[in-house]
Amino acid sequence: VDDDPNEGGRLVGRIVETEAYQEDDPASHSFRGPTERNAVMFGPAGYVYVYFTYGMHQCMNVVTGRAGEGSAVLLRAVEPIEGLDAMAARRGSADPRLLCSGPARLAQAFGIDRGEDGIELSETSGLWLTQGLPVRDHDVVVGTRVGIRRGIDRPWRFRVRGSAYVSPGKGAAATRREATPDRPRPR
DNA sequence: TCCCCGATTAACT
DNA sequence: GTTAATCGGGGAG
Repeated sequence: VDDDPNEGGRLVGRIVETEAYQEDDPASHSFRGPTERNAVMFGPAGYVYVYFTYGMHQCMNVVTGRAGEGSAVLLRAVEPIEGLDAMAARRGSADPRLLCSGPARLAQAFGIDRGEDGIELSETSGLWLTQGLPVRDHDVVVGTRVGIRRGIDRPWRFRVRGSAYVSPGKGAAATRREATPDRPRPR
């Protein structure tokens, strides 16, 4: 990363919320076929698709399908594990819950922008995934996606039950509430 | 070329 | 709960 307040140190986070997008999906950037922007989505799995939106935000996806397929997983929230100071410097906030709890937030915290679009996930590239703490199926909360206007019915949003680091979109409060089932549900 | 709007966030009331 | 910020993508003409 060019601008590196961590001076070469590692940034580590645990993915706690994702959304899936595929070609046959009106909400997906790949829905209308390949373009210059979404080209990476149509490449092989294991690469990073970064897009720019709302005139100011970057969001990071992991390409998942075969070459030519146009599918990816949006990283919506991460629990910061290592390099919190560097993340805070980029984010302009010290609250750990505000560092990576949202797709644009985590991209900013990790210093990821369109410059990282198309890189491969590997230790060589400096950006990679490893297996982390196991999450039981029971602790994966499945819901509908947020922030989109089409294809809203598809239950393709996945988050870790009870995590305090999920994004503030619809259902975030509910996810946190799942951690404390004692409290009665407000109506 | 024009024009609308978005896989969002933060700062408001 | 509402809305400004801010600009590139891509469909329409």
